[in-house]
Amino acid sequence: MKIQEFERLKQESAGHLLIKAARVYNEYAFQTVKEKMNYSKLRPSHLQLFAHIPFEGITVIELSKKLNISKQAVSKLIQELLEEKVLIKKDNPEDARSYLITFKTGNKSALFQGMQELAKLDAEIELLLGKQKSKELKTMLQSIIDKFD
Amino acid sequence: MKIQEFERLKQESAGHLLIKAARVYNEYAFQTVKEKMNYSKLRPSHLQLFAHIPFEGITVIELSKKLNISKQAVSKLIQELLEEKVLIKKDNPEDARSYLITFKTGNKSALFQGMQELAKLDAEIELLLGKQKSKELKTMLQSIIDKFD
DNA sequence: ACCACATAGTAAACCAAGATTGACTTAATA
DNA sequence: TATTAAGTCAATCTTGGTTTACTATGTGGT
Repeated sequence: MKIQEFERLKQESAGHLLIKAARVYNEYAFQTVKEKMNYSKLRPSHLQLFAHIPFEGITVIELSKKLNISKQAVSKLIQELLEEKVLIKKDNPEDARSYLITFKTGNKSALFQGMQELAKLDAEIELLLGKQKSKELKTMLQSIIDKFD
Repeated sequence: MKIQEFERLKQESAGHLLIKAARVYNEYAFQTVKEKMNYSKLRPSHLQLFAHIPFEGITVIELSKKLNISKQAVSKLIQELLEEKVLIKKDNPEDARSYLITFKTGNKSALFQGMQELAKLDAEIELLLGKQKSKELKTMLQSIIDKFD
């Protein structure tokens, strides 16, 4: 392989573009959500959590397994979001040691505002690429996930 | 918007898939490069640097501008890579205060091994998606970058 | 040619984020 | 009842930075 090929590769490789696109999108989405939630202390690790919280609720331990981080780390993040009233606690009827974490619902809840904004961003991508192409993009991304995960 | 729509969105949104695909690919690529370079202390921040070092060489300051981080942070990373002999110093004929950083060349150099592995991963993506589709993917990623950057 | 000032790089102290580890309390379970 | 599991607390660690202070070289004006 020649030196010039490396130079070209760095700029045009699918991998490089994938990482850059994700970074750029993520920064944009994070800022947008933070503003819409009106929660200036929101951190990327909080956002990471949201993606794994179902509306039925989930325990700290279950979350930590999904995220592949320690229960202690999850516990801390959860408490910050509980204090901000972004999440709420529900009793776990099946186990009094634990509790279920879920979203605060209602149209005016911070999280609802933020999620709606994420939906808008997705709509923007669809508009940008076209409906058909955007569907193809998702299919391709999914097969990349399947391959490298 | 209904609750179920959120659930669907979290799983199928282009944004979510984009971020996940990039994370999964990045983890895989980083591990692969680290092993091929046989440099167990390689960190993501080192890899980040590589993408901005041209074979002609570049100064610390120029690099820091490209990366948008302080020259001190760059200086530290560079020194680690110099110690590992992944990068080399060249005199800067135009300015004796500075020096040019460039890759150690040669087929057996650690970086060459690593870069070659990255090229293979790109070839794998092309094989996975097909030549035409993979080209379309790059085009779409580029337009996402242009939109959100 | 000299001096004042700007610039390249380094060194050290510090910082925030996001984790881990170990010790603990309380509840469940075999 | 002995042990395991859920959650919390506090201490610590790693990564990837920043800030401040310093040395050495370059440069423009007089």
